[in-house]
Amino acid sequence: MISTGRLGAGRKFPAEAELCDELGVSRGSLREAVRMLAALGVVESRHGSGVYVTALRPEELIGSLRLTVDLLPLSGLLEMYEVRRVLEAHAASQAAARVDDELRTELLALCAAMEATDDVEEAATLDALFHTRIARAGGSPTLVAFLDVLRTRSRSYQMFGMPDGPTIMRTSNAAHRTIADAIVGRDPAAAATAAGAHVAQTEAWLRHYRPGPTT
Amino acid sequence: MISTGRLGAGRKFPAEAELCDELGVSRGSLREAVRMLAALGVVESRHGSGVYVTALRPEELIGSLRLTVDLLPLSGLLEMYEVRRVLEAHAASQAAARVDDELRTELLALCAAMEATDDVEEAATLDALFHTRIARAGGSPTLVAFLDVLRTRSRSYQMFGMPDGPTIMRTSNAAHRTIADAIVGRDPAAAATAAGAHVAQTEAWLRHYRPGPTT
DNA sequence: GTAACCCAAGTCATCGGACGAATTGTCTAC
DNA sequence: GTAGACAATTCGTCCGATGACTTGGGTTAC
Repeated sequence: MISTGRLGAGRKFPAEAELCDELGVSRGSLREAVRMLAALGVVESRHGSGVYVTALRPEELIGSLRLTVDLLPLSGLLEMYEVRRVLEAHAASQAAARVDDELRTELLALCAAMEATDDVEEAATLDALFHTRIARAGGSPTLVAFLDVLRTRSRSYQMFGMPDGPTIMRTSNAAHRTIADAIVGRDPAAAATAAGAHVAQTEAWLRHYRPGPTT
Repeated sequence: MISTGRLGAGRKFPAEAELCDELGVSRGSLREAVRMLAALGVVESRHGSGVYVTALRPEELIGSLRLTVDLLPLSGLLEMYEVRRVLEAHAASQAAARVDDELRTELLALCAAMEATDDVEEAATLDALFHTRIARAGGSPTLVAFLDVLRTRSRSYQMFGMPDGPTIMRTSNAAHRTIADAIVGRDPAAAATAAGAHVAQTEAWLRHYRPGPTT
């Protein structure tokens, strides 16, 4: 339909009416096209102002996958766990290679907090913080955004709140401790292995406890 | 707006008019919403028939990233190379671990063909085939689709056709040979290292030869 | 002179109706 | 029973009109 005006991250689009006769289509059709681009995060339309090309930053464009991933059936989500496992392992490995004292402190604090709480909600939040912190330390913003999308969807299953929740939480916390120790000790290989195993464990839980074609 | 009718991969949507008064919006607005979902690959609208929910297979949903990635500025593409490097390395490693004689034959044949040709176009095609074959052997369809999106964009730069094209091709072919040998010899670690290095090399070329903010 | 306020033009958001195009299922003719 | 024509359904596009929001400029008060 229309290219990105050849890479303009600023204002960019003429008014709707103007584009209409330039392209020879009605306003309705033009708006549908614009909304498609907006859904992909390429374009942003501000009421009363105009249509703008976004900054086209990868980490924001990946955000458009969020809705898609949320709609995925469980089988589809599990298929993506291969990718998640690899990327989480990479992030942990890189985080370990680049670790500094600030990261050490934060990760150990998060571990301690997770081990201390019994609250399901809080535990899930801390878990997300822990993994996000590692991703930020070890990966590009793009990687962080991508993993965040996958993690958010997984989190919606509330595994800590299931019958075996306490057991899962204990096992999970042990894995977190292993990962944190590897990063703190600047051991990339161990961090990658531990993170990969942790994700695989999560995948196994999901596969086991939600066997049916649930949302 | 509307959820996926709670996971129906088949027909699913009532007619436009029906949905309109059910949701209390005009047909135009409803259509815009549908087109947004269509852009994300969640929904497919067939003229004269109706609107259907897609199979929601991850590898197809990732296809919606294709347009987005094609519109990314070079800087954004380079940011994604971290992800690509990790995933290509993983695919190569897994391919090596699962290698069989059929894969061995195909990869070696592709390598030989790449070394034999001088045609820029053909070389690029063979290059794509080579990497896709490895991805298919080592990764899930989701991974294959994702890597394909990134690779297609990179390929649009036609690096083999540049002044230093012949040199690049020679270096590239040597890397391919190293990767193929590692896979044929069932050496996952070597395959991962070689594939990662190859991607890093490609990234370096891109960074070097297209320094400006080109599309 | 400065600042705050008001106002009008520009722009997107939504609505309602109408017509054309493609598909699908039925019904008739043979 | 089969093949072809037909009608109903549904999406695709267009047009015109109204409301809501943003923006920038001009005016007014101090």
